[in-house]
Amino acid sequence: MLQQQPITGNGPNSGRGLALNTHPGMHTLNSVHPPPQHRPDGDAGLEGTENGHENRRDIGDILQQIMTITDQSLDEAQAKKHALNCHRMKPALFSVLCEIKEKTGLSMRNTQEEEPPDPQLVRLDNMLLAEGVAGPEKGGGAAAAVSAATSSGGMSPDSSLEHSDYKQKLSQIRTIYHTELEKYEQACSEFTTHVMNLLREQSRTRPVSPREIERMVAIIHRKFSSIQTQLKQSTCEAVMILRSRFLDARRKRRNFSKQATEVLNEYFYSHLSNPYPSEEAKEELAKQCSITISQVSNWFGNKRIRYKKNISKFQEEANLYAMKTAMGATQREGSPQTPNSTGSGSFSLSGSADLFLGVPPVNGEQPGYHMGAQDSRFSERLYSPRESRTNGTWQEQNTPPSPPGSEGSDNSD
DNA sequence: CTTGATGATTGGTA
DNA sequence: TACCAATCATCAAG
Repeated sequence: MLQQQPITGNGPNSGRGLALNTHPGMHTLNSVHPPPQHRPDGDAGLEGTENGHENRRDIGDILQQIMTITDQSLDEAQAKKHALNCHRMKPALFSVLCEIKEKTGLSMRNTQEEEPPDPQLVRLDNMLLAEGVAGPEKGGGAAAAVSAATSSGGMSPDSSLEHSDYKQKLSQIRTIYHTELEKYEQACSEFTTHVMNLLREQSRTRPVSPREIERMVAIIHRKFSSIQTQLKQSTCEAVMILRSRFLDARRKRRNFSKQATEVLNEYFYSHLSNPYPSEEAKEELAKQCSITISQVSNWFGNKRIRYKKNISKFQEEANLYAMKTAMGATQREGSPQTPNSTGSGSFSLSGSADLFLGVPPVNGEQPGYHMGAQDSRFSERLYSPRESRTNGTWQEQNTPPSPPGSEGSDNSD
């Protein structure tokens, strides 16, 4: 039998609603600023050039031009810039600068390359998938989660309301999760494109290697994925809270309907010598009572133990149901006989075998096969295969006292 | 509020 | 694994 799913984190009374609009980090999205950019103006990107060795006149000239570029007018500068770009030494110089850059500052960050995927993130992903939040299908996932949640104990019929409520809330969480995720992804790609464009543009005026761009993109992605982790975390939290509430609600006991109790009692008392419904019988009963099979099992478990504990207390009930069943039996048989017509104190339910207060057949005959007078809904095939085992224990300990008014039963207590 | 009824849960057993 | 026995938690009548 399945138990409740483990509820992690908040207890049922945590008092936290489904604060889905307040994911930590969601607001930070808009406040993510691009990392400090190199100034795009003329004198940017010249680091590492001051120590230019003047063993070559060309290089010296170029550097000189670069250094003085800001002193010039815009037109002049543009012209010079163009000239520089066209200079035959430009590509070589540029690549040298890139190399220097690569070997100095940036190489330090080089050490922290590709980390393995964050185990926490993996766990969150798995959980969201399992809960049907991150799954591909909108309805399917949620339904699966609900069925997983409900399979533990089954639900009373009136809990279908809670069920749909749960489904609705879960899909709400799902929707929010997906819109937020989309937002993040969009923002991430937008931001990445923006930065890449900037860097590409700057690469015309300063040494920006493709590797550097790559690294920058990786950094941005890391930042965004940490925000995403927060989103996933809070989504998980919301699902957990929802779940615990749902299960809590299920835990609240509701009495079965009168009709359901009647059906169960009918079966119980008409099989009193062996009140162990088979799987099939349980299924049938569950269907009739609109409860789950495990609820049927619970009911019979409780009933057996309580009956056994205090048989006399159930005497009246037993009589009642014996009468009822007998009535049904006689009517089905087409007999005009009424149950009372058998006379006071004499419920001679000849056709109803163990139906009557569990008095086992004295001749050791299998009581379960006296089906003639029983409700046709419980046909012979529904008898429990465990009969042989349970018969002994149940019969020996539970031969009930004779009903009031019933003469000389074979058991007295 | 008290109390008995009752559905569910849990730990143990065969 | 089904069942028992004890117990818990809630319902509902008084």
